[in-house]
Amino acid sequence: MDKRKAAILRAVVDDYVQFAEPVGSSHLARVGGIQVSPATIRNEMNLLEHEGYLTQPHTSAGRIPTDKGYRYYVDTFVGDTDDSDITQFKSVDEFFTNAHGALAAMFSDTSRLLTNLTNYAAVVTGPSPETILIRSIQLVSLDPKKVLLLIVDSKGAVEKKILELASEIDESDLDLVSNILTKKLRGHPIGSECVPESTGNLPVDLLCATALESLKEFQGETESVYIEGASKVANAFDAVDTVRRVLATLEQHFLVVSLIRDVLSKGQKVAIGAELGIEPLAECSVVVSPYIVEGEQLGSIGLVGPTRMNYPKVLAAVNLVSTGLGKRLSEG
Amino acid sequence: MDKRKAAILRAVVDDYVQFAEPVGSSHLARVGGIQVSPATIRNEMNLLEHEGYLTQPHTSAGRIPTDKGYRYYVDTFVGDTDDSDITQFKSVDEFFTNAHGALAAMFSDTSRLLTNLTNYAAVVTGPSPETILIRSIQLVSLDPKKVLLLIVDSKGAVEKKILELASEIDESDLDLVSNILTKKLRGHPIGSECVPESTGNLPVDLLCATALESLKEFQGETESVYIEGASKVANAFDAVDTVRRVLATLEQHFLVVSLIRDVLSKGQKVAIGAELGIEPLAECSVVVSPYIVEGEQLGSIGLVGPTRMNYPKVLAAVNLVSTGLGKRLSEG
DNA sequence: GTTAGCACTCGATAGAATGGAGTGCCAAGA
DNA sequence: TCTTGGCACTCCATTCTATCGAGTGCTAAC
Repeated sequence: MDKRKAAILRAVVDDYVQFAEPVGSSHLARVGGIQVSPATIRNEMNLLEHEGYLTQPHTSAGRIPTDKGYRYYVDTFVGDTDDSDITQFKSVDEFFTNAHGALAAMFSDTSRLLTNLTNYAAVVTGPSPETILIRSIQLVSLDPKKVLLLIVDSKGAVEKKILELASEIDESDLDLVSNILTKKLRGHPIGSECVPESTGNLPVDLLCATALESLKEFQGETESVYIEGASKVANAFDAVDTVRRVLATLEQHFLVVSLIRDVLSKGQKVAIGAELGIEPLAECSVVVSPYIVEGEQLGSIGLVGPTRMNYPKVLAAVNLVSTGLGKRLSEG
Repeated sequence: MDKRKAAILRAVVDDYVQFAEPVGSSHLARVGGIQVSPATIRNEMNLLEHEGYLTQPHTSAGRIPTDKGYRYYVDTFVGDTDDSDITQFKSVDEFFTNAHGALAAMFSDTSRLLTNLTNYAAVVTGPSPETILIRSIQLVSLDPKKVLLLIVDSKGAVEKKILELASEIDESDLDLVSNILTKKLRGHPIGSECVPESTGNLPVDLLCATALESLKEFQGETESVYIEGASKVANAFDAVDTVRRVLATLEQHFLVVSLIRDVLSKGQKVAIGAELGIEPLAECSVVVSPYIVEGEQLGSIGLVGPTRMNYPKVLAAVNLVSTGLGKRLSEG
């Protein structure tokens, strides 16, 4: 395998990965960064084909890589990962420094349960931030510059997050701040605004501010929606573009949430086709139900499937799961 | 809307929901439970169409329900949910009486992170049961016949489950049993077999047995796999049957797990197409990486996409996430 | 070793022919 | 008046054919 052949193989893989179309010799000469004529490329491609790296879907088509071709590509060219690839993943770090909520697990499991029962896509929306009240706030030292922020809420659930500090902080100050914050925020909803107050003690004020800042971020997290089983729509529709259209819409979580809210606010349990008012979901229906915790409607669950869905079965499942979830959360 | 027309509408909806084919008059006369001739059904269908409940995809096809037709069906016939529908959902109860693991949330969130980074399907396999050791077992009374079983494991994670008892149990016996079980099981893996021993005290022995029985069930739960973003394959392939084939395979979790294990055991990070050895995934590739917790390989993460995937990007993402997960879990 | 030229291949696309499921309507029967 | 068998009609789905063109392999010239 000489250098030019390798370059051609690489260009074919790159191009095919991007466009999913067989790659022709003249196309490659134009855009592939290979500085020889199409005829030369054809000769090389021919060799590459005989060596098993490329193949043709049919005689008069361009080439696509074989498994062997991909294998060579991976073994030879991957590892050159330039940093630009890495930096676009900066969110990863952030993700792993934040622990995730306890309620979240319940909701996503519930969503999964519902999708398994019905074979349609299931949605569970968490409580809106206003309905969850803070009971107490604790700061726990992990190491001198790392503090674990714990929020115990009125449902007894615990949300936690790791704070990175700019400077070291004294153990005793942690308790102080915990007390200040708890006093200040007890009984307030988790996402509420709060202005830090000066105590005249700089490190304490600083920590207070950091903690309050980070508390704000929970607002976004608690206004939550869990969609599972989206892939089930692939079974519900024959046309692949319908499948894609519906999947794309389901990914817009805010749309799904407001859809469910709309249906519920009309006092309905079922919305059908055009009733949804969302063009891409014209061939879908939605079945919803709120779940009630301690007499209060905390959130809702819903189900998205094709208009030709099995309504009796789905309604039964949605009702069952919403009562189940309500009861479970009431127990605390 | 007279009774017969309603019956016909209902039959059309039922049939169309099941078979997704326009429903013809003679078909309905044969199997729809309507005891009149096709001609009569045709007349009725014609009326239903003019009233907006049915429509024809084209002149010489059968009828399918309109949104209005589904609406009438739901408003009129649903609620007759017979019990047989409900009883098939008995798993729901079971689901809500069992709290779910703390690690589980981490794994499924991680899986979701990875699928969002790459736009392919992501897999995270949890630690095998043997590597998680029991540290202590606590029983807490919820009400006289309900006991909460808590297992604290060597990673500090807490698994819990609610036990329903046949008869009431004394508070003091709970502590006794907690101690017996902790002594017996401390240092053992969570899924290990254990024979109850007689203490001569009947209620205690009974509780012991119940608890041990329920401990066994954690084995299945901890041998866990979290697959997110399966729906992304709809974007990766044009052919709808390829999409369905791949989705169906991804649903067989044990297959996916053993696939990932195979690749790792060969010391590879990438498996391509036929290398996977799974016919329905012949057009897929897999990128895997173990994650290391305290020097020990606890589990693995993987990514399933089309062979024509963006390998450099995916490899970077998988590496990043696996180190992130390992670090995060090491912190405990 | 590289390149232009050229005949050739074969899938993709469009258009025409065929078959059949299902309809609407009518007239006869209950 | 309601129901039913008969029948002409419609129009999609399927099959077949013809055409087009992207891309190839080969050859001969550079």
